[in-house]
Amino acid sequence: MANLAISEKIAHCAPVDCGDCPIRHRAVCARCEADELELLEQIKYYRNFEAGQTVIWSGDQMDFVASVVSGIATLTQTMEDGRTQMVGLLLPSDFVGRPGRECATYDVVATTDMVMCCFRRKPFEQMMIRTPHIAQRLLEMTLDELDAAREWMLVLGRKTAREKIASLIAIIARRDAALAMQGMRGPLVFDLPLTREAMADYLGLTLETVSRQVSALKKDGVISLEGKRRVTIPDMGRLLEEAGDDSDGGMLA
Amino acid sequence: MANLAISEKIAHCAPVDCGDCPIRHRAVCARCEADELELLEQIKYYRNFEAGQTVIWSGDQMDFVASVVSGIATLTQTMEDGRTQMVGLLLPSDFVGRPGRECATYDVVATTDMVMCCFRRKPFEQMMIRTPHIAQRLLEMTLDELDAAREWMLVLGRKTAREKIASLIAIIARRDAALAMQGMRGPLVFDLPLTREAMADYLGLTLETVSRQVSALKKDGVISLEGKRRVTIPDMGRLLEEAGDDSDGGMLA
DNA sequence: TAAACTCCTTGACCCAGATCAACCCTTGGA
DNA sequence: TCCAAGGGTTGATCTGGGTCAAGGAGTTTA
Repeated sequence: MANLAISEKIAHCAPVDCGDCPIRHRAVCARCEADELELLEQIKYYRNFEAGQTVIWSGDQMDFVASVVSGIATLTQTMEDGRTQMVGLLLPSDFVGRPGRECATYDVVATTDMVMCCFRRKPFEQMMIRTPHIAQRLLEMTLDELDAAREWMLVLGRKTAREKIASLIAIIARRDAALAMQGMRGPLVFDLPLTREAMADYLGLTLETVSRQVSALKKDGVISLEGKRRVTIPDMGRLLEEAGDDSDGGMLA
Repeated sequence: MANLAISEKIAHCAPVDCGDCPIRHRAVCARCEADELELLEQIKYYRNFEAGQTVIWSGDQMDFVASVVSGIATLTQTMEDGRTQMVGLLLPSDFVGRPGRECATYDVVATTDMVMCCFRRKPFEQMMIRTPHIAQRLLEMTLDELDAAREWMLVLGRKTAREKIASLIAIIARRDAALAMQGMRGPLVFDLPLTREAMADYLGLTLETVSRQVSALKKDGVISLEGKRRVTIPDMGRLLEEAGDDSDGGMLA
């Protein structure tokens, strides 16, 4: 019985074989050939984190880089006086850390239980030089993140509180839909992986404003809520309108 | 005489030899060896733009990528209703365009006269595959830009108008100082390359607020102005305090 | 079974920054 | 020499979202 529990735990920690990995085709290793994967397999190790746990403190020595295998984490910047701004959301397949950099620049906090696939930094950097497939994929992912960051600058700089909330919900919904690949039609249903406070940190708002605007969107029928976290979106087009990015009628990226 | 004028113009357009290029050691080509540079030289061409000219319209077909050789441009996103947010400032050595992407995602507008070193996209993409030095450098530059974008998210999301202005001036000053490598001591002097409106677009403010806060910083002796554009910073540490990023006492990145 | 948390909601009030509007200064045609 | 246009300043007023404060609802500790 104890053994079973332990083996379950290990199974949870370590997909063991990269071939079975749920993020195999989206993470930094996506482009790797079988032989390259084998090399990576030799230097990888898994780490588990619990919801609420801080994975990395800004300023800390970073002796590893990693991919998020499952769960969600946030990337946060803090000012001396305590003001904070979330600058990224880390989802399965996202990459953490920067090759060539010694110290972490942001706090990384797990918002759900999380599994990360880690590589010691030095060996990984060595491998990057020899394995262009890794660097290629990392460039692609970094360019995507840069686009996302710039998109978010528009949200932070120019959108109203209501538009901000709608934008955040739309982004989470879209990504969720892309992952689950659930049927294109019908209302989307998913759980918000963030507390109201985390949403506020992401949007540059206070948690009170977040709460009010979520209530308002619910009252206006743009979303509906089951409990505090479970969201249903009856009409994605409507939500996108509220977010201020009309254009495409709800395409799933 | 006419010939002279033309040759001057050409000289301005084209450093001709990459060895003489002012951005040789900072642009995408920074890591290239002599032979790689020769290949790049064969596919490069120069383009001039005047202050105010739009270099690229968002949504346009992009059949080239480029490095900024001299001058300054802005990267801007626009919403349907006309709200705009600047998402990047393009300075000498910065890279424009994304390998593998057909269409521009942002408007690029020259704010000063500008020279760009362009490469047709397809040949450049081919070269990237064969020349890891280019991809390596591009990855590095993209990671830097991502950091800058995230830094800016903090500015947009959490700083007050006064802090925003101070942050912008500090960034421009720092970069200017790094370029000019002028003596570390003594007050910094430089020209703001942006109109009040452009500053507002960058900071997510209105131009009136920008004007007021610039005046306030001047009145408080944080900066002094000669005309509308020429700025003197008597004490960089003080400026950084006003920007809300105390920490380092005015280090020039 | 309550006490102590954490997370969330709602109300009352206030203020930083937006909006609207008038005006200044410089530059460059005609 | 004037006038038109682009950039900048400044004042008066309004308002979205922040701040402060009270309380609800669910969940863990004891």
